[in-house]
Amino acid sequence: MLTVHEVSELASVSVRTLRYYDKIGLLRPAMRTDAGYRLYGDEDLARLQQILLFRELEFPLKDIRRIIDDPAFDRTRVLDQQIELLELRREHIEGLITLARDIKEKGATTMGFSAFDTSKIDDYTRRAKESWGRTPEWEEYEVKSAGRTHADNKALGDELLGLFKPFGTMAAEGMDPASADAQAQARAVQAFISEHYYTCSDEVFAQLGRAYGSGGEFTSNINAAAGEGAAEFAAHAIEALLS
Amino acid sequence: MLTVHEVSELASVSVRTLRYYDKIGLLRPAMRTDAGYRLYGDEDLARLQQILLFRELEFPLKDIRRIIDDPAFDRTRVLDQQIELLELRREHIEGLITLARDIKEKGATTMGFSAFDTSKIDDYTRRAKESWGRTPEWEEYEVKSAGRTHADNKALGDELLGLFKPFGTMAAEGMDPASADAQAQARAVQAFISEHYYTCSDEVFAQLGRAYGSGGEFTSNINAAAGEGAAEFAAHAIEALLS
DNA sequence: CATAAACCATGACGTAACGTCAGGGTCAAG
DNA sequence: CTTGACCCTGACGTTACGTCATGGTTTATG
Repeated sequence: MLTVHEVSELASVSVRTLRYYDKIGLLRPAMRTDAGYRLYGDEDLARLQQILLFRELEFPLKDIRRIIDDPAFDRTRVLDQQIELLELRREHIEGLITLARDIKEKGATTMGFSAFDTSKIDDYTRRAKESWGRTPEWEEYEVKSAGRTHADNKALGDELLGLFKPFGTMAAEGMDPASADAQAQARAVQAFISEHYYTCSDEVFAQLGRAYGSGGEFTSNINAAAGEGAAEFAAHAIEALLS
Repeated sequence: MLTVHEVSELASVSVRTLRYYDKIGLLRPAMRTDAGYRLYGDEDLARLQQILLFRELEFPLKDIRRIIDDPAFDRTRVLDQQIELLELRREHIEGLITLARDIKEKGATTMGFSAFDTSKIDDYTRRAKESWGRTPEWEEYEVKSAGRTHADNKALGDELLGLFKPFGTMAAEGMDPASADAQAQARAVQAFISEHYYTCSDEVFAQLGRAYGSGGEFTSNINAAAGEGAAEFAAHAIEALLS
């Protein structure tokens, strides 16, 4: 069990970065002390290694999370593609070195911009991401959201958030999350997601429910729109519904 | 003469990036058409090449500007150090590749974090920047600003901006930038800079004056604090003073 | 010659991945 | 029991652009 500072030194990342990764749910420490100090275990370090490899390849943190949290995450295959990408990057650097040498000897040349072209790397990156993103839910989401505008998406999101308001009032009134009303509302949410986003099976919904109550982005968004405690209440209702 | 789009395609940078580089004064196109369209010449392309090389090395744009606008800019020496840095980067990537291979074969290892250590690169980068920044003005600035707090610097900046207010009123009243009052005020600014920042020779001051009137950051900051037209008026006054 | 398609401009707002205080607990050592 | 080295959570700042919104310009085409 290592503290933030220790991990920071070991892995050459800033303490702020570790706190940030915790906040966005990319790397949560295995446990906390009574005082709230973060303590990282071996698993966390392994995960951090994966994260840093992706970061070197300039993957956005959101994508990194999606990839390594994917249930279909295949470590060896991902590593193979990471190696491939690293090799492409090495070639890119080598191109830049020869360019710099050329400029030094022959002066700047108008034709010497091809070394800055990253389309090969970008292509491979895109294909790799696609190959990792091909889960059925993702496919479906792509299809359903294909024809939507920015405004459509916002309206849909607002509508979904609206479905949480009853949870907010129920929470304020101290109702039971296992009550029929709460259960019905939970089913409504599940149906809405299935209709507009992707087929929301009980299993997927259960996982989603846990995310609602976990104190992350979901929690704060929902509570901002539907009142304090709405997200946690919803999480409990969903748990009760599916167990 | 190439348009933004053409340069964008040639050099694999976005049009937005070119507009941004123009705005911050990093890469201003050689000319504009009557309609205001940017037109880039050969010099601009050579400069862009330099910029992109630095960008690959993750230099902040401000530093890039400082380096290539430095009167003591030595192209060959800079290229040598860029090549050195690129080679360090290649080694770094190679370290990551062997790490990824190791993980693939033997699983994640706690000791496998040294590949993420960039201190060698950082050290070399720091030394290179120092070697480029060692102009007399810079040294002096370092010394004079050594003991200042954040608040001190803000106060000083405000005071300097205050010296531009007379220019603002003069501009509003349609006065002549070559008048004695304007000249005196310009000398006051020069003296203030010499005292609190760095010895502001006539030559340096002339260059600074041009920057005031060039429509960049200087211009907008001054005009915001001292009234519309103050910066341009100051630029003319300085020009008149020194010619 | 008009009109659509493709390009250009500025301005304003948004974003990612942190850096950097500010304000305040914790804990081992002397 | 205090001091210095850590830790915490906000909250605001920064860099290097992406992304509209809104509107002028140029050129290929019917």
